[in-house]
Amino acid sequence: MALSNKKTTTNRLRSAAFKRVRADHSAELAGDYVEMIADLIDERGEARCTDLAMRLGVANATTVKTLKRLQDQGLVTQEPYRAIFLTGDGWKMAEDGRRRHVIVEKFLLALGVSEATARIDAEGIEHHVSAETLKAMARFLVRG
Amino acid sequence: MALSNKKTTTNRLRSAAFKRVRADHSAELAGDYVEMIADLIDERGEARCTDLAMRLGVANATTVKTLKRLQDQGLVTQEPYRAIFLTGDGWKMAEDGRRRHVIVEKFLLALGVSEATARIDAEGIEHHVSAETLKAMARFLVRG
DNA sequence: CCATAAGTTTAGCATAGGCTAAGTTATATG
DNA sequence: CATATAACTTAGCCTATGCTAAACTTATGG
Repeated sequence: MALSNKKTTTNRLRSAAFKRVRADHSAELAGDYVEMIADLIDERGEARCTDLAMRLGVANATTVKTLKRLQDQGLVTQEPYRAIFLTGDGWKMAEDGRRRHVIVEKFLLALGVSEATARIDAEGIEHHVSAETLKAMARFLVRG
Repeated sequence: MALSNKKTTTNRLRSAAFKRVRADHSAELAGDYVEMIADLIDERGEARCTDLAMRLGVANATTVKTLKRLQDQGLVTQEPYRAIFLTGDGWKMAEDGRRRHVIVEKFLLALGVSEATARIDAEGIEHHVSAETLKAMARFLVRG
């Protein structure tokens, strides 16, 4: 009984990490989209599906479907055949994503990683970095 | 024309990072499974679906379905109602995963992150760290 | 003002990775 | 050794995320 309880507890703790990873993954796409939409709006005043598709490297129809989900989640607004806009929540998420992205990428560069690798790895890593780790990275950047 | 070409090139480079992330994700689950199967075999001599399900925090039937895919990919072997074994490729992937995992987790600890956070974040990060970044992390561990 | 190009949407398909419920096999125990 | 429990499998469902092909809308340039 004692052993069984201990086992259960251990597995619960262990599985928590995987649950977090799965949760991160479903949030990840939304984050990438809003971040990119924010970039496009800043760069050229508006965001269109085609640009998103090109930058993400997916088919046009895929972005359309995803945008519908983001709309349901209250992150973007869109009229048929019109540009895409971010809601307040969308902007908040985009800003947050950019902040993390910048810190992670700079951190990798400071660690001695090449620019190309830092860019690619940051994209994958940024969504799995907790607030605590992000803070540690920022600290490292300041202290060197 | 010049502008259009430049734009296309920029987007191609940008989209490469996202393509990598998507590819990483599909490899990730396989990596987690074989790593965990290897752990179970080392710890208790055999790996069973139930243990995998508990540790991963998913339903039993989910692991069964995933194992079928892993079998198709030549990573594991399994007879009905029997324990799970790793193929040569499976062991190789598991060893590789453990190596990465250990480095990333130790690195986070060295960075000043708490044990609990290091464990959780390492699980998410390890699959998105390129060979170059991994090497940089290992260097950091040695040099301090 | 109309033809065409470019962009957007819809429809339909596939795969991965979750779930529950119900059925089957192995094993441990009285 | 019979049966209860635990482990495993099957079936069927769902959502997310990708794709192609075809239809539709908007914008533009003669």
